[in-house]
Amino acid sequence: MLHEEVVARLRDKLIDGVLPPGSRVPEKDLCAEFGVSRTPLREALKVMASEGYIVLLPNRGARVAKMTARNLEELFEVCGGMEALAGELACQYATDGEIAEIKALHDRMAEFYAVRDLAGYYPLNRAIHEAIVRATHNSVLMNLYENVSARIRRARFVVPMPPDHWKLAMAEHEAILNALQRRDAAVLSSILKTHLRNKCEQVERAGFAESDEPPPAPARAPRKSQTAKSQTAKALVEQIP
Amino acid sequence: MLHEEVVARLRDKLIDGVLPPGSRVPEKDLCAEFGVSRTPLREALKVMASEGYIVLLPNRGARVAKMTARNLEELFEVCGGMEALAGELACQYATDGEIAEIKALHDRMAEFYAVRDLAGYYPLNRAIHEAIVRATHNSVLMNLYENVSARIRRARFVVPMPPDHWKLAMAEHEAILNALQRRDAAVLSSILKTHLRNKCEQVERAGFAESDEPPPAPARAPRKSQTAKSQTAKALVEQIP
DNA sequence: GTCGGCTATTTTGCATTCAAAACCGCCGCT
DNA sequence: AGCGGCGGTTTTGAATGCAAAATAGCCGAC
Repeated sequence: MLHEEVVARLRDKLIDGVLPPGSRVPEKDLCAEFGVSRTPLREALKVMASEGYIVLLPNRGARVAKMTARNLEELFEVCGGMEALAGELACQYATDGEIAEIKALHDRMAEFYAVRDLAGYYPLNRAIHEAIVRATHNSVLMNLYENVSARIRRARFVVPMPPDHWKLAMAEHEAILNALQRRDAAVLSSILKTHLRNKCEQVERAGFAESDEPPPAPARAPRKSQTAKSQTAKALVEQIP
Repeated sequence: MLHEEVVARLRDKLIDGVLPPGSRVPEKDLCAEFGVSRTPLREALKVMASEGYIVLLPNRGARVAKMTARNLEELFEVCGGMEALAGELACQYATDGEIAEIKALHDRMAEFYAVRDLAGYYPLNRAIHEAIVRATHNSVLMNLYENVSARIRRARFVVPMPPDHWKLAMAEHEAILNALQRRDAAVLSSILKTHLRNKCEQVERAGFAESDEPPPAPARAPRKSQTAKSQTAKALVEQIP
């Protein structure tokens, strides 16, 4: 299944910021780069569009969905809701082994925190959240979570992580682990939601890195044409010249 | 955008059960029916697959995703989580006008309940839930909710709606409206989650209508081949002969 | 010098074509 | 009779081709 491969590679390019938000997605070039014909590439584009990574402009090709502050906020809201749900379900359905695994991840993360190794900390942080979602044994939730969290990751905000924020995040993680071990669904759910909200606020305060796009040519008059499927599309591309 | 049209029509065919779960999706026939070539049709299939409606079997075409009891349960769990989140957000962000609209829908629904008109009741029930989600002003949530709720609808369970269940559902709706009007996020969220859980239980008790598929040839030995992207795929097609 | 319109080129959307894999029916074999 | 192998047909996956739309370059008018 060639288009799957292309989706994966394209998604990585988006998340890594190789294709910056708002930029064109030139199918010819990508065909050359991936060594496939336009057919599977275009199939991949359709899928990515339905997942919200890119926006299709009729007869004008695809563009990387632009991440507005509002959009990021929406993603965080949804992600928080999903993690809260995941927490509840994990308390009910996680096996003891899965909880032990999460504790192991947590302990390793705590060690990185102890020496303030952010590069080591982050992947484990992410792994913990993913492990909690997996522990729900709900594959629908897993798939949706993967999509939403990847879209958030795509924003690649450069979070400075000031010491007090980091300390708070770590404390929240302690509480998360604790609630999970006690299988206290209400508490876990609530902490996870708070944890995400804090992360979101922190990102918003820092201002997320939407800066790597070509300097926006002084905005022209917006056009009216909008055939795109949802009212979202307009916001996500925001008036390409 | 031709493939969008095909996606919409195909989705309707799935939700209406014209293409029963587990059945093949014959691309040639559908091309003829929709009057398009295979290219846009196949693009649509890829999108539908990524949204979980169908499953792609390498070199063996597409099949309508089979709805197992477990899968339906997962969908209900996620849907419940989303509605709970929607309730919270709606309490924060809904305009008074939107709440008034929802009250209007509710009152109309109550009238149908009063005369026990199920056919009139259902669409309004759905409209209310959708209106609550819209009132979050969160387009990410709206899109995901639409996907999940459509996948649930596809199960087309024939719920008999015994009087006491219906009465309970109606009472819950009263509470929903009340909490929303008071903008009591915690209560609204909790009621919505309960409401969904009740609906799920009710469906499970009734046994959902997965009966319209061809009589399952007495299960053969399961095959090993699994190239599909997620472990979900296996469960969703369940050993096609 | 700048703006507007016209043509050439590129890019897109979809249809068609081609190769390979799966399916089907038949035959020979045990 | 039942089973396994074999050739023809169908179906799938991907590449190519073609028409229409958009873009870019160019020229002339103001």
